[in-house]
Amino acid sequence: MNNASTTYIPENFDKHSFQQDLISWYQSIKRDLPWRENQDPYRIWVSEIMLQQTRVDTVIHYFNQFMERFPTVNDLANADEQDVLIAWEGLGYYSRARNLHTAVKEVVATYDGQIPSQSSELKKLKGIGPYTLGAIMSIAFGEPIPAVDGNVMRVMSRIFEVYDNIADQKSKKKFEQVVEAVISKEDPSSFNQGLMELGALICSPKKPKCNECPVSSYCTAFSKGIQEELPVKTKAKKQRTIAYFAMVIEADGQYLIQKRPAQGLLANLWQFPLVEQAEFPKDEAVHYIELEYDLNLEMVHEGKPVKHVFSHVIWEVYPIFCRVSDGDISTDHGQFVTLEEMDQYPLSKVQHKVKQQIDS
DNA sequence: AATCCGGGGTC
DNA sequence: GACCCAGGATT
Repeated sequence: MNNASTTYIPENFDKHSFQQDLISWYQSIKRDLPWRENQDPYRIWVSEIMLQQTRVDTVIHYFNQFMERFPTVNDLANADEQDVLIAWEGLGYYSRARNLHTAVKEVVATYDGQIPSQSSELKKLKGIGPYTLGAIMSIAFGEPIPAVDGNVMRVMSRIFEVYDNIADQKSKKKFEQVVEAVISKEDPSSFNQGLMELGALICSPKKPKCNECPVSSYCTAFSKGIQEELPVKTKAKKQRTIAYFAMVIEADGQYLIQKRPAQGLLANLWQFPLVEQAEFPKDEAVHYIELEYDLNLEMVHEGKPVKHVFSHVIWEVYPIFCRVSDGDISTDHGQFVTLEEMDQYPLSKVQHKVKQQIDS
């Protein structure tokens, strides 16, 4: 055998003791989280999607609200995407919501509303990748399938002194093989969640609390005092900056908003029209909108600049407040709605920052 | 293999 | 600022 398990795991590693120590620690400290009330695969699924790249404390409120709004697979499948996005508003990575919606409709259409308990079927669903597959299979269905996320890679890299770059896609497969070799067959749910809980609470990226760690006696990095050297991770590229004008166009208490394209950043969310500053200087932006949108405008005032940092790009948004000067609000580039009606449209965080300036 | 895709907490 | 978070899809 020449796989990851024989490469990384010491021959004298006591797998069963490790499992016991990890699981009993997890059982003793685990929090009462809403998605741990039962093993309903729908609730587990939704929680795991929300928890992608998102902290537990952030997710709790969204999860409870989402479950109240869409209690079952059928409720979600029958919902409008617009309403699903509103429930996701502010959580970020909105393709998660759109993919979940697509997948749930697929469950209704193909599996009679029953979430498949076979991993070969489950992994066909949109938005369910290797991690989420393992999480659902182990937590909801008790199957010993690895659920390797950032926490698990950090924990395992330290315990087994693995120097593979965790920013590298193929490293995840190695860690999945490692977990495969040591996962508990008796309680894979507690084992997987225990690894993640350990990464979140004890085995942190900086200054890990090794003195509180239930499995420090198994940890090669700890025994060598090199726990802060692991894992190896290359730095991400710096984001580029794009400057926009946000055109806040008012007509008799109504404001023009438009739906963003179905693909790309903030897909299908709504916005005050954006004009890239590189294309039109401030003086020309209003005139450009007048021509392009077939509206007659007068500029009222300028707002405060809004800076927003995304994963791969930075927006600097400069609000320009205008008024329709002749009362004619017919345009093909969006619709005029009141501030109250705007609650029925999903807006990104940036757009909310612009919106907040309207009353001030 | 590299890039795209949010927003917030922490140090 | 830099880092990272219960990652996945696309190219």
